[in-house]
Amino acid sequence: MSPYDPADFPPFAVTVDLVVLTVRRDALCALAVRRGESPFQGCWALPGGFVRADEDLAGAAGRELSEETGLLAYDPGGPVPAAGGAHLEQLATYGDPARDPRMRVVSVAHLVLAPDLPAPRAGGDARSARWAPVESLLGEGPGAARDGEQAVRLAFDHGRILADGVERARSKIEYSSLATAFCPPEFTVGELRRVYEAVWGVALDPRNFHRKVTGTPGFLVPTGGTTTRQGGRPAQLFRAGGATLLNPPMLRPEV
Amino acid sequence: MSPYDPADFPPFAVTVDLVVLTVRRDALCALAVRRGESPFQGCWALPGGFVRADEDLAGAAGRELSEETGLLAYDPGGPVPAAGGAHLEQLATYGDPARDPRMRVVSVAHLVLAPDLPAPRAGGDARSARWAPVESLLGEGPGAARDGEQAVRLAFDHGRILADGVERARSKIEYSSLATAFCPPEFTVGELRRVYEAVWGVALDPRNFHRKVTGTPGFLVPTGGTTTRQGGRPAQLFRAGGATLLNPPMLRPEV
DNA sequence: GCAAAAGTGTTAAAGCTACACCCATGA
DNA sequence: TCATGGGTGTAGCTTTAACACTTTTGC
Repeated sequence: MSPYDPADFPPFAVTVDLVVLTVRRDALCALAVRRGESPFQGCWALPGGFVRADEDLAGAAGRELSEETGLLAYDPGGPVPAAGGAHLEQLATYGDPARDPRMRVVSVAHLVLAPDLPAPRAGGDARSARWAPVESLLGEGPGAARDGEQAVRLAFDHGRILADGVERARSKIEYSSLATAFCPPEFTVGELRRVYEAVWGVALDPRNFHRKVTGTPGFLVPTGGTTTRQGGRPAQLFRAGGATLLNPPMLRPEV
Repeated sequence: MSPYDPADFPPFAVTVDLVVLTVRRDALCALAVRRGESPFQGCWALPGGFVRADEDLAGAAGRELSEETGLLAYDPGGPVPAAGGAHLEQLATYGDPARDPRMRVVSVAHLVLAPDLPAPRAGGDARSARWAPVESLLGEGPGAARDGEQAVRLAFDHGRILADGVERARSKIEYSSLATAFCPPEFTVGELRRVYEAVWGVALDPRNFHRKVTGTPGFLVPTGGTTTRQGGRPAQLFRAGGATLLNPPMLRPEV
C-alpha cells in the first residue's frame, strides 16, 4: 500500500448527532428538532451537525449542544458525573452507506444526560425544538401515543440511535452514579429515586432505595440543607459525591 | 443552512482499527502489525485500513480482520457470543485533528475477541504480525517487559485505543457470556476460568467458579464429552449457551 | 502411591426484599 | 386532624466467600 493518496480512499462527511436525555414530569424525554430541509423535511430528528476541520469529536458535540440548548457539557471528552451539569459521552458511530440518501455520511453519536431545564431553545436557524417522551419517539410500550403525544418517526436512522442511547442510559445508571446528572445541583433521595423510576419505567421501594443510596460510599454527600418542595416531611438535600462506579450496583428489578 | 454543499463540510478519511484480543499461555494478548511506511515506520500498530465507499463500518472491520488474520467474525454488526467464532463489536471512534500528522482521519475502532489461534498470518503486503501480551504493549504492571518481551510504544493513538478495548473486554466478561469467545468450540470449566484469570489478572477460587458458571442458566451447555487435556481428573466439556447477559454477573475481585 | 485437576458439601457473613412502624411538615 | 412523603427497624431469604473433602485420571 502506498502512502496516503487521495485516490486510495473515498471522502466522507463526518457529523455528530446528539441523544439529549432529561427527566420531565416523571418521564424520560429526549430533545428533538424539526428539520427545515429535505430529505425528511418537517420530520423530527436528533440535533447535530458537521464536524469542523479543526475540531475534536467531543468538541463538536459540545458545540452543537450549546448551540441547540444553551447547555454546557460538564466535561466533554470524559464521562464525569455532575449534578447540575450535563454529562456528555460518546455513544456509537453509524455509517451505513445508505443512511443518508444524498452522500456518504458517518455520524458519531453522543449521549447527553441533562437536568430538567426551563425550556429548549431553538437553534439560530429557526428550527423548532422540543422535549418528547422517548416512548412516543420510539413507539415503545402502551403509552406510546397517549396524552395527545403524537407518535413520530424520526428522520434517517435516528430512531435506532435514540434507542441505543436510551439503552445505554438505562444500563449505565445501574452501575454508575450517572443518574445524578439528571438532577439539579442539590436534590433529595426521593428526587433521585424518581429519576431511576422514570428511566427504568419501574416502581422502587422508597425505604430500601433510601438505605441503598445513602449507604453507598461516595455516591451522595449531604449538604446539610433540607427542602419540602415535594411535600410531606422535610427531606435532606444532597450533592453528587465523587464516586463514579457504584459497588455494589443498583439492582434493576426484572421486567 | 442550505442543503449539503461540498463547501459546507471538510472531507475526512474514515478508517477502521482493530483491537484483536486472545488468551495465549495464560496471558491476554493483542494482535499488532509492523508498519511498513512513514510515519511510525517500523513501529507496531493495530491492524486496520480505509473504509470503502460502498461498505458498512462493521463490514470493513470484518474484511480487515479476515485479511489480517484469516479469522471470520461470527456476526459483524451485533454482539453475539460464540465459542470458536470471533466476536466483533464496535468499540469507539477517535477523531482528534492531530492524531494523524498527514491529514484528517477519523478511525472507528472495533473490538474482536478470538480463541487462541495457531499463528497470526501476515497481510498480503508483507507486514509482519504478532501476538503481544497487552501489558507489554501498554506498559502496564511490573511484568511489562519481562521474559524478553520488548515494551513497545504503539503508533498514533493506538495505545489509547488498545487500553480502551482491554478495559471494555475486562468489564464486559463480567456481565455477559463473552468470555466464551476466547475459548475453542468445546471447553472445560477450568479453561473458562483461566480465561477470566488471564483477562482480569487475578486468581479465582476454582470450586466457587465452577458452581457459579454451571449454575447460571443458559451460560454453558454440556456436550456430554470429557477431556483430560489439562491433566488430572477428566473434565466435562461444554459449549456456550444461548444466554448473552449473565444474571447475576460474575464478580471481579477487588484490585 | 502420588500429584494434579475436577467437582461437592458446609458454614458464616453479607446483601436483598418486604413490610411494620414512626417522623415532620402543609393544608 | 389528615394526607403526604421522609426515614428507621427488622425478620426471612438468597447469595457469596472460604475452605474441608472426595473423585478420577496420568505417571
